[in-house]
Amino acid sequence: MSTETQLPPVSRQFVSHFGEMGSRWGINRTVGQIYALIFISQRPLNADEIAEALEFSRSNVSMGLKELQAWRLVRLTHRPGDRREYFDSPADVWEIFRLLAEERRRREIEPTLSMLRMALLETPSSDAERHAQERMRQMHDLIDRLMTWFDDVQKLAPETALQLMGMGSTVTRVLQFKDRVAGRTYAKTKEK
Amino acid sequence: MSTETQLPPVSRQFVSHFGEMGSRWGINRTVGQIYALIFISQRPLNADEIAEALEFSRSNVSMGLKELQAWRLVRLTHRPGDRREYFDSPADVWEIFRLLAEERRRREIEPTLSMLRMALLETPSSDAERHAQERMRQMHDLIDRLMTWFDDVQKLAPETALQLMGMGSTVTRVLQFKDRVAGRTYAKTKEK
DNA sequence: CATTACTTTCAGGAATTACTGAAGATTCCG
DNA sequence: CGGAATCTTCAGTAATTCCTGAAAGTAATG
Repeated sequence: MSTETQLPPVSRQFVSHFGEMGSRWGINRTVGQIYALIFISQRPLNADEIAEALEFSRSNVSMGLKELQAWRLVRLTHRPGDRREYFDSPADVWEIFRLLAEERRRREIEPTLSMLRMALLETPSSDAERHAQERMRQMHDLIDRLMTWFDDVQKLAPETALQLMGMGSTVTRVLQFKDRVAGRTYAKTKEK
Repeated sequence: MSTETQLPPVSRQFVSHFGEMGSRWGINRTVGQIYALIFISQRPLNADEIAEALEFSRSNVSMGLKELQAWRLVRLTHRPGDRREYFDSPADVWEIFRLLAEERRRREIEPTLSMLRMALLETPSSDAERHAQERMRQMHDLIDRLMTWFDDVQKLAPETALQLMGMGSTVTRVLQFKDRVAGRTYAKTKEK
């Protein structure tokens, strides 16, 4: 108690920004703030420290940590001779990004893809239905491609991936050149 | 009235799936469903048709459409001799993806980046603060790189971009090879 | 310029989601 | 075993978000 505002203003702002952002994603404000706090902390934190720093109830923090663990964004550690549970965040930001992407994929992308695949198996019984299926197929194919690509990148060592990103512009330029030379054979490309 | 369930089961499922998904993103259930309906529709729809198909109040549809327009996911059109407003979705799914990404970027990424930049300008007054800033810098740099890369890809013609994706595995293999040859010169790479 | 055919706004109620304190587990320790 | 330290669950309430019907706004038409 009486440890007051030990959070410096810059950190405070970071934390509350992530609270706001959290709510735009599926995550709620509290969870966002807890994560942000752990992310910038120098050392693992326990639930009481978090509850005090953010002025949430202990039980709220407990629930938040449970959710963050489900997202695998936070790791549970222990200190010798201390029974309490401490939490920290992976050090490598690229790793964090990967985890986040992977988890979103598992929870959102995969279910969507399988719903689409189901829908595509049905035999259309009207023109409207046929068209709807065609749209779903387009969506399915795009998502599927993005995912395959992302899988590839995800497997890379962090620096390699960032390097690939860095190449973006280079590779891009080459392809644009090719395009220009090829005289832009646009046309619907209604891929088979 | 009395046009009942004109929505075939497959479409119905698609629509309600997007309702669920919508809520995991910032968007709400109704808006998600309205979008899904427009996306699979063969022709532009007007607000009454949407309200009837989804059984929402007319005013709810109006608000939903306003939001979708703000996201630029839906386009307003008119039919000759009909005063009502009709809405449809861009035909090209890659284009839709781009719009979505661009909008999220404007609303979420940019504010985050500028918050981080602000925070990084402050002079740290403690060790904890110094560490927090270092973490923020890492986050800033990652986001910034991802965005620069995405900008590049975004500028490409749809087929070119998908082609680049397709290359993912190829480019990847080359880089992995290079890595192996170079004997993995890891080391922090504390970029300047 | 009054009417009709639309669209939008908005106050308030309905539904959902978030948060809390108290009670219940669990684990360790003497 | 009894109690202290810690974590989790959960029922109820607080806060937020969503949705509606009624009213108001807008614009074309006769």
